[in-house]
Amino acid sequence: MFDDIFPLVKLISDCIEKEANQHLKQYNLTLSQARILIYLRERMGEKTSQKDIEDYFEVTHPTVIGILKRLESKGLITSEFDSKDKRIKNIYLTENEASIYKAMDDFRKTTEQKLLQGLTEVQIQELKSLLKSVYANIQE
Amino acid sequence: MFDDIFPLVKLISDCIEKEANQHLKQYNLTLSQARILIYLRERMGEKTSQKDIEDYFEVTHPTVIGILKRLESKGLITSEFDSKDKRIKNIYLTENEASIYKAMDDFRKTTEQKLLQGLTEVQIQELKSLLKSVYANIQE
DNA sequence: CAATATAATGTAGCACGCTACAATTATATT
DNA sequence: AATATAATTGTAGCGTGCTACATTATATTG
Repeated sequence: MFDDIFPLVKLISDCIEKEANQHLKQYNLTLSQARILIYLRERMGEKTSQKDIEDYFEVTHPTVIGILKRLESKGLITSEFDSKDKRIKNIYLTENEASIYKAMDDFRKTTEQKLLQGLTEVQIQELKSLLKSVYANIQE
Repeated sequence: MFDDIFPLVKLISDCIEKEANQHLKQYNLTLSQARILIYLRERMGEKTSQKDIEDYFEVTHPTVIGILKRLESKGLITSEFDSKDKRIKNIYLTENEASIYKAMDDFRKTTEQKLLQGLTEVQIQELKSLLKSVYANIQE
């Protein structure tokens, strides 16, 4: 299906996710959970609502609710409805041990390096640019 | 996570899958189901086992079992253990209305065109080649 | 030939993505 | 002010992917 692009892209996506999940198991996290934690940490100071997370990762709200529920049950985040607009639910990080983020960031860098092994800087930029074009095309 | 490559690749993969599933709903099929039907059709004449399907799509056996179970419950495939090696389960297409495959192929081509809109033939080949390199790198 | 290893399939249970429908609060419209 | 619309979150249910453990049939080895 989808000639060459889709199967390849899906293989790559699934494969990275699988490896990442195996690695993150030691932290009792999944890749989707870790990505949200990192996003929240990067936005420390700013308020972050569920809707912000949906928009950033471009996933539907039931997907986000599910992931946040698991993070909350592990005690890694808390949530509270906004005092000014009670529709909005803001999400807050609780634990903030830098060591975890450092370890995840190291893994991210290692994986990125592995993925791009053997490619020149020009090729890497070309790949990113072409992927962005493809993504823009999907969005209409 | 994963700098730029992974999030982009995941967005593209999920987005294509979502569009395809919306389109395939009229046939009461999902993309994963349709891909297996097309694979079986392309292999008509040859015997195809569950293991062949796992290897081709590079997914685990429980994943394949689940999809085949749904296809079988819709009456689109049948299965039978091999007479020579009773560990092996062979999968057979039942219905074979060419119109369905034609419609799916048309959709595939339309989508591929849309994805690659605005790219030159050289860029398309470059993209495929770079994706293959990335995929090879993951495989170690 | 018996014991052990390997190969293929099955089952249970979970995370993550989706759609479809519902509920609550805020904003617009009349 | 009353009503309609929009925005945000919630719930139910499903498909696809995974891991971990189990089962059965074939291959291998002592």
